[in-house]
Amino acid sequence: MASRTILKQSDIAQLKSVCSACSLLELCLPIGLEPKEIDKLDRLVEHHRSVKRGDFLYRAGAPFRSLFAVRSGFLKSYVLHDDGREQVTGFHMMGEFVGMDAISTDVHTCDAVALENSDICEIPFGTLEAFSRTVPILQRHLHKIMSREIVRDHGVMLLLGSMKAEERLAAFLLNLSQRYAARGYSGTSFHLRMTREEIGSYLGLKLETVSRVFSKFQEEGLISVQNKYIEFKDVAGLKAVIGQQHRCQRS
Amino acid sequence: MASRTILKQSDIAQLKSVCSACSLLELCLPIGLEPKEIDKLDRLVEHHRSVKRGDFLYRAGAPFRSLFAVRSGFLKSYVLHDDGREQVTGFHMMGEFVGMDAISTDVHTCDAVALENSDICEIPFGTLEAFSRTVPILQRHLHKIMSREIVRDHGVMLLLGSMKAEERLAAFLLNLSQRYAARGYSGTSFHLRMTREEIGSYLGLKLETVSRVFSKFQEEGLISVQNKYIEFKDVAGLKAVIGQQHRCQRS
DNA sequence: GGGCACGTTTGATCTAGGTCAAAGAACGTG
DNA sequence: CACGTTCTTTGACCTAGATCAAACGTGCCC
Repeated sequence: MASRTILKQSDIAQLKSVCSACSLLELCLPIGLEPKEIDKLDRLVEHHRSVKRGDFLYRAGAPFRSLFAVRSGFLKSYVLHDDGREQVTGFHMMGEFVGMDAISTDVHTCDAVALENSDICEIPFGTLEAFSRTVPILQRHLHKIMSREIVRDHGVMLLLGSMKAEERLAAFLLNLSQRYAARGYSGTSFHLRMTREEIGSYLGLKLETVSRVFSKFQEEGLISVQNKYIEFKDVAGLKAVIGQQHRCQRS
Repeated sequence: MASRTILKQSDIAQLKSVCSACSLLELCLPIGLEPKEIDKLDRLVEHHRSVKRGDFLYRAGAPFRSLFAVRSGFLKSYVLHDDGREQVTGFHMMGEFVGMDAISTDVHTCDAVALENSDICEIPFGTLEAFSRTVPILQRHLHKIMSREIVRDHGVMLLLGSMKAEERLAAFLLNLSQRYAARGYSGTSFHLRMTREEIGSYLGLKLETVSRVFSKFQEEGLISVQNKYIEFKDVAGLKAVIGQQHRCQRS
């Protein structure tokens, strides 16, 4: 099904300009590879999928073939319980990987849906594994990426398990801010791609609560929100929200 | 592509005696490897650590060298926030791996402490990676183990983000039960190794709430608990607890 | 084996956040 | 551009679970 042709150098140059931004190198592998290796690596990317807002990248239950790297756009993924409850497990932006949950059973365990039109690189996992066998640095990088997902999830568990509503939202906003900043976008003002309800699902809160906390932060001069557009007015203040809620450890 | 030879029962018996206690084979790699490969694999295990109740297997901030496989015993791991809040991120029993969070940054991000005297296999990660480069099936298995951790964490996020106290505890107990059963122990009666407070931390509840829900389940004839010893009286009933709390999706 | 620290249970309150409701605001679509 | 739909805000109220408090068990250590 994959039409994987071996490319010549000239092709590669062209390819890079075509799917430039979609190179794994740029995306998530800023590591010292030899040109030859990068060449091979580039060929890992099988498809360049374009996913429209609202479309699924994959659905729970679908067979696993590939990992996906977000080239541009914004996605969410969520698991749903039998009774229809939906728990957003992550929001994914440029340079991030999705689909790693599916390696475990060769079946996707969550739905991934685009919150805005997105470009996605599909990376057949078998190929990635094979290649990472010959390029140790890639292997290590793959492991780091999976490990990072585990660390991230632990952070969310901390958030869900022991933070108050205001702390959760502050932590969430700061995390988004930091991720945008790391990608060269403004970390102090951007458009939220998700609804209040989706934020709530991610944070274990109801949408009304999310809305109220937004309003409170705005009153306090920490941020300014109008609809999906948010501006950070007092990052230090936001950071201070986290942790100041639990005053009472036994003395 | 993996050279998967199916082992004969006799081989397996022999292998088990050779690399008895701490063999990765027994622990977590019940997969078709050639004897030669298993031999090499066994040498992966560097130390055989014995950790006493209350001892740390590792602490947050410690440099990462190895993954750990639990040979026997019971551990918890937890992250702690600046202000001292502790969030238990997992309980680990025989055959499970810990330490994968540290791959990401080469530093452990959580504390792992033994809840009872435990035997642990230390597996130097560099060696494991090197070996998995030459044994595709091991490589795949490692990836599956990491992916399984991600899936598990997503499950906890669902639990923390959208379940009520009773559902959380029921889900927790059923999970423990299933894990004991999968290891050949009774899934219907066992000793809880952790305190109510640790259960609470894991489930995002206070210890009093955990205790109250235990009592409620006992009154309802679902379980019988005395102290740390628990017996399951009505597994179907316990399962039914999960999901029956959210009756009201918009009709 | 006695004492003490720790873990557990249960009760009485309190409150953060959920629920219900309603009105506006933005947005995408024909 | 008008309309319906979806998203957001805000208010009033309520409840699940937190908090505070006290008593009791248990098991560990000297």
